[in-house]
Amino acid sequence: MTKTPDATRRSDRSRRAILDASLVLVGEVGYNKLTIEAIAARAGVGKQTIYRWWSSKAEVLLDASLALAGEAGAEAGWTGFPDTGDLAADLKAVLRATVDEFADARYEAPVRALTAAGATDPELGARFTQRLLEPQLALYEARLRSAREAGQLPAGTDLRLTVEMLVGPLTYRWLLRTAPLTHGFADALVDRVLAGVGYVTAGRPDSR
Amino acid sequence: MTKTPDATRRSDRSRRAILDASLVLVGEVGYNKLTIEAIAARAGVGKQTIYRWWSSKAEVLLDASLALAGEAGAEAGWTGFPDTGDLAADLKAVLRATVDEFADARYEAPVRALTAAGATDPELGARFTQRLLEPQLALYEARLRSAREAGQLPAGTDLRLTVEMLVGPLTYRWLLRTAPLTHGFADALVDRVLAGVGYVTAGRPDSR
Amino acid sequence: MTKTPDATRRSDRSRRAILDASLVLVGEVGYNKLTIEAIAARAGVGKQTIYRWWSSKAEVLLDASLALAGEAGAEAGWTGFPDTGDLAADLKAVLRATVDEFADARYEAPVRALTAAGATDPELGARFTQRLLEPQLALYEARLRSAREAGQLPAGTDLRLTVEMLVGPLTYRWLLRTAPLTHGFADALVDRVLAGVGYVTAGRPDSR
Amino acid sequence: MTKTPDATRRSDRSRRAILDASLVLVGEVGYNKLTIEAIAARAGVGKQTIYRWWSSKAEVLLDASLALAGEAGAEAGWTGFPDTGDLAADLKAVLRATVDEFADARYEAPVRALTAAGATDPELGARFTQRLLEPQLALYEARLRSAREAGQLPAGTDLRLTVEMLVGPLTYRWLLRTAPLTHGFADALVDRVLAGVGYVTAGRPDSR
DNA sequence: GCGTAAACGAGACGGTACGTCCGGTCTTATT
DNA sequence: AATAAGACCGGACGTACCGTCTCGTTTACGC
Repeated sequence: MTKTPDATRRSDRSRRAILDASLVLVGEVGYNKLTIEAIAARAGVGKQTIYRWWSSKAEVLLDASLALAGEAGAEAGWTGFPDTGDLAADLKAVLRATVDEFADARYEAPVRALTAAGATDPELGARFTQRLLEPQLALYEARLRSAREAGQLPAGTDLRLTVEMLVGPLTYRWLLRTAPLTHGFADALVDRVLAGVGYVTAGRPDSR
Repeated sequence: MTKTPDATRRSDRSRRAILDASLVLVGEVGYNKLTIEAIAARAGVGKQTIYRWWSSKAEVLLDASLALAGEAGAEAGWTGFPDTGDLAADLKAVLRATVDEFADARYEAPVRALTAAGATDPELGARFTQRLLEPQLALYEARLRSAREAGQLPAGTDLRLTVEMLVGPLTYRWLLRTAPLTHGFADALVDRVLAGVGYVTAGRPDSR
Repeated sequence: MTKTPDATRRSDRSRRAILDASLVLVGEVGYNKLTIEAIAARAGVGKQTIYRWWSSKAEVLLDASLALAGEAGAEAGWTGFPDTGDLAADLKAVLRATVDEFADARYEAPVRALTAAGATDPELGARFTQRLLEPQLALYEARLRSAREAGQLPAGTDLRLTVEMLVGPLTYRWLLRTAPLTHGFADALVDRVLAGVGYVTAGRPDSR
Repeated sequence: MTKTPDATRRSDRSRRAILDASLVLVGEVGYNKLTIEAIAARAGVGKQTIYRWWSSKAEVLLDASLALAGEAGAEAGWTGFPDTGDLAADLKAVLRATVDEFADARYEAPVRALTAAGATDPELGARFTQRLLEPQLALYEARLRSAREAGQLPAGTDLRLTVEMLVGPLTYRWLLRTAPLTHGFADALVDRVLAGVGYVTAGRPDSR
């Protein structure tokens, strides 16, 4: 029987300090050289306090990233996926923002680290996907569904496939650094994907 | 001054033993628990023999994967990217083969490990991309170029973008395990991408 | 200012449970592996309740041993050092009893632990000596004084030295395990010590 | 199967550094606060190098004390137990020297620590007794045997008992600090013990 | 007999050291 | 000169306890 700690007694001060320290450190030294000892030292916390609530540095970083994403969304006044009626424009806006986010060192290090660690550790990967990735993919899917219901996409469009055609190449370039990530790349990608999927602009047939 | 060892005196027996051991072990215990000590012990080799010729376990695994890819290509009678004239069919064949490869445990472990490690370590990532990834992407690009020259693709088609639209979503699903990798997924992907890019079947206009 | 707890409100139930638990545990795992946490757990007591009343596990054990010695004396109907008029017989009886006590596992573990801890920690040693040891030595000394006053020992006999000549070798064997502790050893020791000190049997000159 | 290290490859430099550091540290902070980590740090050595060759800090200290005893004996020009023919004088000389040794801080700390640790840990105690203590007791016993053969002690004298009557009270006072250790104490002890054992001065009857 | 302050059980916390594992370097003897 | 073997220094691992510090919950006095 593993004794489970009492979450109601948890020190929020320590929790925040740990998450903050892990984000700072992963940026400073990188994921591979990130150690629990260093996090504990930087956070002014005993190691056991980390081990009590997380099972590995990856889990710490996952929570830290979630908190970061939450804060970031809030401070950016993020109110959900844009829906101006112009699907192409909306997707481009979001993908451009994603490109920018990927270029922001604050997000870069932890998210890249988690993606890599999740690729290697299936269990962690599942948690990463479920908690950080899927919620975002769901937003794309919802926007596409709305477009499909508005008749801008063929009724039979595979929404999931479409989402991954948008997100996949972007992530691929970012993760593997095969080529520079630019707004132009995002725009071109959206155009090609929508063309491939049979996108029809707002009520009028595609006259392009 | 770092003394560079004399490569002509290198023990090929040890080299092979190390590469083999690293592949076996990465399959058995995973990349994170793979240690140089264990590789040396399994290969019946001194640790220094590994450090003399490689700088990290990732480099060992990269060489091992290259050797593996070479052997595999040879034994499969791989003679280059297929070019039957039917671009869609050729791409589907290759992507289906890639799906199968990703499902093969022998390749799975080392390639996944290298991809993850490369994502985290830019220098390693560059070597990984250059030596293992780019050569494959170049084959795709060549096949697309041949189609473009045959008039099956518009003259202005961005070949690189097209390649990444094919490979990106596939890799994305594999790496992040967001959904099962199937032949059907490969086929649908090829269809959408070619549609988006303005593919015209063998000289005749697209009558779809 | 260290706030001193109110002894009148002390829970006797907890106090006994702690002392009992410490004796049980020191017998089970030995002094070195005895921990305050384990005592608290075994006693069903908060750690703070131990720290409130004692400053270290040694102090707990010292109190526990004192309580044990008190109970043991009471239940053995111990009414003080025997004085039959025959000094040699009285000393042999007491030393034999001490040999038996040293062989009793109940006393063995805590007393040995305290002796060792006291040897290493002067402050604890002083308390141990004063509270547990000296009272016993005083009994020996009193008995010898009574013999000296009865003319059985020369007037100038150094009582303290004599006591330590009796108790020293016994403790030495017990503590260092250089040889087995037997009743015969106790008897021979008493005979040699009394001979060395010029013991005269009951008023008559020594006719040995 | 515990892999046993190859003693022929052992670094003597590290070995000495560890023993020296342990002696210095036990003097500085005492046995209870002596840690393997501190020894390693002070000796400029990896912890593993200590664990490779010793199983505990007590074992390190035992080896250190043996080395110290060896050096000390050598530098003091110690050529064995004195045998001037006058047993009482010889014993007094040795016991006085022991009193001085017990007062010397260099020996005090490690030997006291080992005695205490050995009292608590039977296995360690056996090694301590066998390697450090017994050899010294054997010297006493040999000197007494020589006296017995010279007719200065009764034929039936229990040599072992006699040795422990000499060493026991001395050790008792030192370890438990019941009274100050002085040369006078040593002299008186020798006198009483020899009297009790029937010592006869060199050919002449005891006319004291 | 009721309110309140202290002792209490529980256990989270910042720390220290444990004993182990492995990284990367160095040494020795072998091939 | 490269190798198998493995000792070495260093440092992070995850665990066990330390002694302190809240938390509610009894408990027993003083009003």
